[in-house]
Amino acid sequence: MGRKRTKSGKIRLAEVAELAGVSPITASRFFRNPEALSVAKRTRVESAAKELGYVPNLAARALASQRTEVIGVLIPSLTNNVFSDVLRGIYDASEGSRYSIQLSNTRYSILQEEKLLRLFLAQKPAGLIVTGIDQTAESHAMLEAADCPIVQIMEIGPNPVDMMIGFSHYEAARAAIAHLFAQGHHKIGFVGARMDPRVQRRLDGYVSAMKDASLFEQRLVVTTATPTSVTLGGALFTDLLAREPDLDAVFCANDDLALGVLFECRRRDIGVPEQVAIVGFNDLEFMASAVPTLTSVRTNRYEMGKTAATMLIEAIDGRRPEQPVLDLGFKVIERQSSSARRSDSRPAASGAGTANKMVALPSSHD
Amino acid sequence: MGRKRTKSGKIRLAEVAELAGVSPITASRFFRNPEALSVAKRTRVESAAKELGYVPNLAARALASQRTEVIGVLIPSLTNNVFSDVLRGIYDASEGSRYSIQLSNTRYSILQEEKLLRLFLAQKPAGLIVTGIDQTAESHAMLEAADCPIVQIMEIGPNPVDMMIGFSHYEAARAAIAHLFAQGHHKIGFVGARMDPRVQRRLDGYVSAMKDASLFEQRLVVTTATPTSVTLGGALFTDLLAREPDLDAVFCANDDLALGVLFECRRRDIGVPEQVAIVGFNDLEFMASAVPTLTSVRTNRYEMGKTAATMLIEAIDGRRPEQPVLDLGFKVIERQSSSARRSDSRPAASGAGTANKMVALPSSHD
DNA sequence: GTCGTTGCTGGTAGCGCTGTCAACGTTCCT
DNA sequence: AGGAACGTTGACAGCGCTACCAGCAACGAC
Repeated sequence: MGRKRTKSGKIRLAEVAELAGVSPITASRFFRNPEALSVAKRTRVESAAKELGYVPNLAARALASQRTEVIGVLIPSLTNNVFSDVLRGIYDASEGSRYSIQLSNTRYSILQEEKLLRLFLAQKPAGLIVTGIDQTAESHAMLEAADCPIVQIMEIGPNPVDMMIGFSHYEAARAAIAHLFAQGHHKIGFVGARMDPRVQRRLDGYVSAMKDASLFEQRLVVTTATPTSVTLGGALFTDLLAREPDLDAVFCANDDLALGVLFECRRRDIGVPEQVAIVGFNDLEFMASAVPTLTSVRTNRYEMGKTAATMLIEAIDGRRPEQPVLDLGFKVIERQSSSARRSDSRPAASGAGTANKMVALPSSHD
Repeated sequence: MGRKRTKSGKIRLAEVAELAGVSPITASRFFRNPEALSVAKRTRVESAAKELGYVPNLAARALASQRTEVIGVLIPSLTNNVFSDVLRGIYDASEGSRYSIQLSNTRYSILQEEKLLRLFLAQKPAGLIVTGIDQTAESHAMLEAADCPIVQIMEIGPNPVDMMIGFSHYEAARAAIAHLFAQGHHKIGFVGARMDPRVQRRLDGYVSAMKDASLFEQRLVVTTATPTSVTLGGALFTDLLAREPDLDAVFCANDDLALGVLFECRRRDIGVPEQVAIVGFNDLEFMASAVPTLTSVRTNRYEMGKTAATMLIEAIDGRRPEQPVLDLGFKVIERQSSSARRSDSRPAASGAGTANKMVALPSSHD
């Protein structure tokens, strides 16, 4: 008996092959490895496909070939603009390739990540991009066992599963603190939110730099598990100020917090950088246009995503990079918010040098 | 002859069925419509599947059933945080359902959108979410002909292809201007970037409100096709001020621009709201914590994404909403940046009422 | 002239699942 | 009691494509 189901007039590979006067398998080869065909058949298949408007059925291809053309991407957050930059890079790199992106959100949970990983792996992805290096042991084992290329992004560390691209958050934080030291700051607070592994490593960098200078004090550190926001930056800074009114400078684990700190300073009439210097992290666009402009640690997020996807696709196609671990580095962008202190003594709120300031204060003196 | 290919010990539906002592088709039904099975077989299949760790092969399912479980999403930008909120809603709603999200970026090009649409439709998606109502005629025809539910998001308008969820950008802009009128502002500028259809409709709303009050002047409008940014907000405001130094207030087509305008005012020592009021659009998180806090038009972006995906999934499963077009509305959130003018005359930089201000000014008098 | 070797092509047989339809047992109605 | 109606189950035949292997012609080496 013939076909039973309605076929909605869909063009199949068989139709293309028939029009081109070749066997279906030859037509199939045209789409996967054109060089294997003689020039004559190649052009015949090509024009037949175009004439019929043939579009391959990906499901059938995946079923027959036992592999998909999907790149799985696991990121912890869609809200955080840091990840939207990375994602943009990934999508840009995948465009034009035959691979499509399958995105999932771990919500900063490595258990959720493990679950999603299992799900992804079951569909035999062509490649995988995962965030960070803090997978569960189970996840790590699955990644090691996976028979597809894998890129870990956002940071670098020991024991890459396969490829790795990022930078050292620890060193970036140390560089930020070194910059503040160079500008004459000593009592430097740390403000951090969410405290995911990368923020934690920034904190570690801060702590080590402060300890190296024998300036570390636990009360200079204010953190919370709450997701980051500008408002939260103000709140954490308020906490920090209550613990340590003599604060010199604040290193913020990200730029949203830094902006919040800046606004809070403005609200309290605290001069930036005269009384408190501010340094952020990531160098989002607004940092350069704030008043005063805000110092930050620039990270190459778009490039990271783009390079990760490019490396991955190359590796899928059999061209593994000679350098499987890539350090994209960072750069401290020095701006007004952390420029050198005017004097070497502490210009407290009641200090000299800011006569206007004195006059402006009365609103809070009752 | 037997199977030739290596099977890598994969668990198939047949294995589950065998262990459960039922036919493969019964096992298949368990995963798609458990209610159709007797309780006894249901539990047998369920435990067999769990015991073997069965994971369905989506490619085979798609091939056999002639449809996929993919929801296609077309958005114009990944950078814009407005869309990341919408996306978060979409992903949240899809989580737990059996549908997965396939995202593509049109880069604000309706030609690119048409191309992607063709690509998506060829894979027979379970449903589609597209941005806006300004598709090409060709795209519109394809959407009309598509045999899957479709949701248009971000705005509402006439002739929905299928379902639609959003709000009126035109009315939202009118409401913002009405608010500024109520606060005593008259010379209200408009600052807009990118000028995609939605921003254009905000501009239309502004123009109509201004014309209604006989206050419209072409030179009050400054726009650019450049993508939006905080820095750009400052630059556009600078242009606006050059054209119209007597400016009362600025309505910004989005919050990034508004923040840029605020910083520019600070840079120029222009009092906000004493000299210039600022109103933004979208009510991003930072608006509430800026100094002064910034008035904005709140839009329900996360909810929009979540509701769109939920409606779509319901429709795919055959439960079409009674209301195919949903207006999520907006709300003008009044904050300090647009609070009522002190007097009815123009309090210029040299005006009264801000003694501190006078004193604080000398830093720029040399 | 025979035998590999290479380059291109085609036949066969599935990939793992589900649509269709038939068959069965049970219940409820007349 | 007979039969319709319903709920549940299974056999069969593909979905559209590709892996595998065989076949064939053309060519050079011995």
